[in-house]
Amino acid sequence: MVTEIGRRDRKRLSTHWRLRSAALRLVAEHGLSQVTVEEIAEAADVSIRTFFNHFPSKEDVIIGLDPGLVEHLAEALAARPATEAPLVALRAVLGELTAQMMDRDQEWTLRMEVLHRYPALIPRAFAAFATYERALAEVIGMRTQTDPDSDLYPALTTAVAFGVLRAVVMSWRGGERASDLPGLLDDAFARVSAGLPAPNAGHPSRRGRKAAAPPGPDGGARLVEPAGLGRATAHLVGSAK
Amino acid sequence: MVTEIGRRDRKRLSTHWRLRSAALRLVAEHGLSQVTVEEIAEAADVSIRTFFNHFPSKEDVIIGLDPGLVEHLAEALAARPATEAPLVALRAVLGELTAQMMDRDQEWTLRMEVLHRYPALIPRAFAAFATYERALAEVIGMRTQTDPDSDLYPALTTAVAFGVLRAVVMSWRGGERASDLPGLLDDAFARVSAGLPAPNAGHPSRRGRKAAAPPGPDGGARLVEPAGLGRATAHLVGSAK
DNA sequence: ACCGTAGCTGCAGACAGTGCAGATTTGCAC
DNA sequence: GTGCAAATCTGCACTGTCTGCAGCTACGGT
Repeated sequence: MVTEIGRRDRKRLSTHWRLRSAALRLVAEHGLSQVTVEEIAEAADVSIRTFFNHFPSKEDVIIGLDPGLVEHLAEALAARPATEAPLVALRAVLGELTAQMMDRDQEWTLRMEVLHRYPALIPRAFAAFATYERALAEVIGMRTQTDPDSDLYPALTTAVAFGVLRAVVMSWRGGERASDLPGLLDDAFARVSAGLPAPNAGHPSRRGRKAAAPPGPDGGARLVEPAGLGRATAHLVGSAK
Repeated sequence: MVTEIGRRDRKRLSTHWRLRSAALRLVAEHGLSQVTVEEIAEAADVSIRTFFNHFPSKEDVIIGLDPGLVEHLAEALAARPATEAPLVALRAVLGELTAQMMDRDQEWTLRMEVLHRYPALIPRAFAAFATYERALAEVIGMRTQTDPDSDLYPALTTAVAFGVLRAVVMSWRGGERASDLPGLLDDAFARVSAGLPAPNAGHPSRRGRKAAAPPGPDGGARLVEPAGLGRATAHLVGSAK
């Protein structure tokens, strides 16, 4: 299963990685607007022109994701069994995605640091997700034989799924503490499937990843009525794998 | 209730509107990259410098929303009765937002045309929503006495709500046919609260805005098992007003 | 009538991003 | 190993975005 690639591709990937690494390091240290493309290229030991041969814009080197990932996700979704409910399939694919993110832990940790330090970048990161979301909505449309242009269903479904993903990823700060991203995603999907029960103030959820329903009516002051999308139907969203 | 504003503010608003109008018209006709800021400024009869006094970037004149809207939405959400469930409050505020969009129908119709003709702009539009989403997540955090940094709940809730909003707005093409945006939003929220039932191929939903549950098991070929977030609990999301 | 302020303007300049052409390196066939 | 096609890297010229600054004008309040 070892993918054979030649010297040329290896060099290209090396350049790609050096640019990305240098950019993340420099921007984390000095801020996005303080770092020029020239400095990034210099740090990666390539020309400015080469930078733009690899990344269409300065921001893409920070938040842009891997080339070909869109196609990969679309194929992964299409490859899920046809009997699987759309949200289950989406959950599985996104779970795979987060697993890949964990594989490159340090890169993502640095990226999230930058993102949180310079919140102006966050919308751009969201925009990156939007590209994947649209591609997967297409696939959902095929799976359910629904025309994405005439029916809301595919867009609505992927919007919810990616809403969960975005919320989870943004809340996640890599590195040491509790950085089990796929686990967090599981938690979040479970909470949504349980109808988004309101949390108890001061008790950040420490329940297991199954997010079992609270044993009984808690005694805490309830400032709002319990918000919910509906009752738990765990099997519909539940552990896809 | 008529808001008194002086000549200065009127002129400023006039400039703002002329720039926006000119930009939308020119970009709709020639494409984003074919239109320069200089041409937009020229069409609005102001200097280039003035353009950038009103909009921080070229794209903002197309997809950027109104100044002060973030604060307005945050206040509107905070003003909802404290007993209201978060999703109900969010649904109400977003309904108000879509109603405002309908008030400026032609502007939004043109904007959506541009967006669909140049899909590269879509992520940018999503990015605009992200700003509002973050602001409202803060308010939800206050309402539920939840720290948005330590608990997923506010981000998760707003992510779902804005997911619905984005899906609806993107599916909406203004103009003549069936452009009741608040109604579509109602539909979408209802479908999510009903657990995202899979649509029947070839039968785009034509039900009323109440999105009542289908009378019985439909006979259509079911390629996937019904996907759901949970059972309908209409009162939790239902008509806030 | 006076003054402080806010918007409009031109100018200089840094920086992002593109098209083009030439040099170099790689993969592959002969 | 020789030759060739393709891909990458590179420098260069150029357009366009966006910012800081300083001067001007128009407005609003006193």
